[in-house]
Amino acid sequence: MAKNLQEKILATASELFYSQGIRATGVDAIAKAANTTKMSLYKYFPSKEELVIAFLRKRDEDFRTWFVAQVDAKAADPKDKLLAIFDVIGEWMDIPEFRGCAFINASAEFPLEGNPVHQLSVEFYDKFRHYIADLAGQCGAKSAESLALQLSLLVEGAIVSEQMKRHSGAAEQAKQAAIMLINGSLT
Amino acid sequence: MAKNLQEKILATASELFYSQGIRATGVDAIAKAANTTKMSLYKYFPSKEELVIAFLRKRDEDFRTWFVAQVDAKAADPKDKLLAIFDVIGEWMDIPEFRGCAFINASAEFPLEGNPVHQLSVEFYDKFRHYIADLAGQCGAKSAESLALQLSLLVEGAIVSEQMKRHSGAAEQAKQAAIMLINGSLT
DNA sequence: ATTGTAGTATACCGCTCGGTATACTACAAA
DNA sequence: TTTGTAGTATACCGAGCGGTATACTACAAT
Repeated sequence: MAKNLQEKILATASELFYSQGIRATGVDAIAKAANTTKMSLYKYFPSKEELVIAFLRKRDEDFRTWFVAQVDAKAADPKDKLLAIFDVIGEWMDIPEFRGCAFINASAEFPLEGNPVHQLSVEFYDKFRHYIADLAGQCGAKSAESLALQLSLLVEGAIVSEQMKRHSGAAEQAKQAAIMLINGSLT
Repeated sequence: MAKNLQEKILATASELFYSQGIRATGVDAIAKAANTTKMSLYKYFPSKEELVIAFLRKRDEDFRTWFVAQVDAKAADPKDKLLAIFDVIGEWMDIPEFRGCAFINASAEFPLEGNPVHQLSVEFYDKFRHYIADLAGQCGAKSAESLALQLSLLVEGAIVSEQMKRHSGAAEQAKQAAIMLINGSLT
């Protein structure tokens, strides 16, 4: 069960961190939920903070990989991909485990700018915005950076809105707004 | 110092809750920062949760009052007010104490839908969206509800974005996007 | 002078937190 | 058969958590 245990601990911790919040999840609870002990946990992760960082790093990797794959599967043209982003977000929100964006939540729980957890959240959204800016550039938007930032605001707003109140149609409205902004930026 | 102490405790707690997070702020720290004792604190607030609720209730009151006053001071016409919203948000973000939206943060710290803290956050944004929808209706938007939701997504997105990375121009980009959406909805 | 009220001081409660020490079992490689 | 490795079990640490008990001071109203 060598490497397996480490991964299981991380997976269990990730689920608890995401669903209940990081501060609300104790180390004992993680060990118990993973059917192991604190001793084993601390063999792989020297501190809770390191475990949190590992959680966010993996989340960054996994989510972005999953996300672009989803977008690619829905559209080939860069402009269509920009719109597909909102469809993917909308589908993501519909799964019952959805509890908002792990990075937005983490940066709310650790608000100090210097905090490494906060920093990882910043990096995630930088990459995300860069991904959108790339697409915007490919379809010849007037100002790709501006459009990308505007679209990312819609995405983040939709996530936060949906987290507070489920099934409020945030993703759809975000997409409608995105259509206007994209068309306006391509004329 | 009768009623004064209660208010001072609430004010101190509010500042700590907002700047550090709710879970990260202990009752002892609040009492010490307010130059009083836990005994006095618990005379006015039967539990920490009640103190948190009092904090959010007052914040709801104060913020919305302050916000519409700011908007009213900047514009008279409903359409101009819709745009002024983003100027006010932008100025709010520039104050050094800005740490995002207390309600978004609270709902991230208490993600369970049934939680009273989470519920207060939902109510706040319902009122906020309703305020925008009113303005949108006054200036004859095609679909006031849709426009209001879209604009609120931009606002929330800008707040979250600015909270993660300061001075990224989120409010300005949100305003540019809002102009397009509003004009599109008024034609 | 008495009594009630507002607030303080301090010590304490049980519990949980993040983290560690020690001694154990199971097993595989040499 | 030894030795190293992976993991378990359990008890413990100091500190902080939310919350309470008791006894105190200051002061104003009657």
